[in-house]
Amino acid sequence: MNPAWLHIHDRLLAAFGPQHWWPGDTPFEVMTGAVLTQNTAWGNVEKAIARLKAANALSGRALLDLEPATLADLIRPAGYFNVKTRRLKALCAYLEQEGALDDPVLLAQAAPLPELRRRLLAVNGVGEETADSILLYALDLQVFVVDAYTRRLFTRLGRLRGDERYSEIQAAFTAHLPPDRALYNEYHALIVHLGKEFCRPRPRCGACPLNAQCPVAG
DNA sequence: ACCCAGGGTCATA
DNA sequence: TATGACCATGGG
Repeated sequence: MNPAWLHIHDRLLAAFGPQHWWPGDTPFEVMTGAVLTQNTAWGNVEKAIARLKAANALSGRALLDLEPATLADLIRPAGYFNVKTRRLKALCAYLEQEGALDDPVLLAQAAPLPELRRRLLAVNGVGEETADSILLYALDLQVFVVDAYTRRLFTRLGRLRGDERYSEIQAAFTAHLPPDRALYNEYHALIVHLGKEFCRPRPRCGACPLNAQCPVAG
């Protein structure tokens, strides 16, 4: 356990406050958002989700029943709409296979966590970040989520080289932090919040709360 | 007119 | 294992 990794969380929490993630009303909305936000600005995802809600299509059954072209049109603002149509339907088909289509939280009982993660990764369009986001934010399971902001920030802070695999970065966090689902939830959300504002590919370290400990800022 | 976003798949070497 | 092409809308 390296206290520095927890201290960074504390700094972010002090600066930004609790994030109350995931921004979504139901586990199914969280899962849908996890797919729609792949390499896509969250604002565009919100538009797509609003359209799904307006069409009363934000449920596993409804989404499975939609024609691909209809679904693609509904999620158009989120980009990659043909790809994401296939991915959303694949995820719903998997939920149905596990008997969790009408109540997605039942997925948590389908298998132990490591096996459940493997099954999610076997679904077309579900990679490591998407799987872990579903596990943590839709199913409340203890999994640390790694994304591009996480890698970029901790590389700039000098805590990563930058060329580590996803699994290596995830292992570093779980090794350096106490095992706490609420902490994992808050930490990832805070990293994304910071990342959107300051830790872009082209650094915007104006009023970044981590400037004191970030070499990039100086 | 650029750059970028809370990735993932597939073909190829 | 590790690159590269591809997917597409919308805000800054």
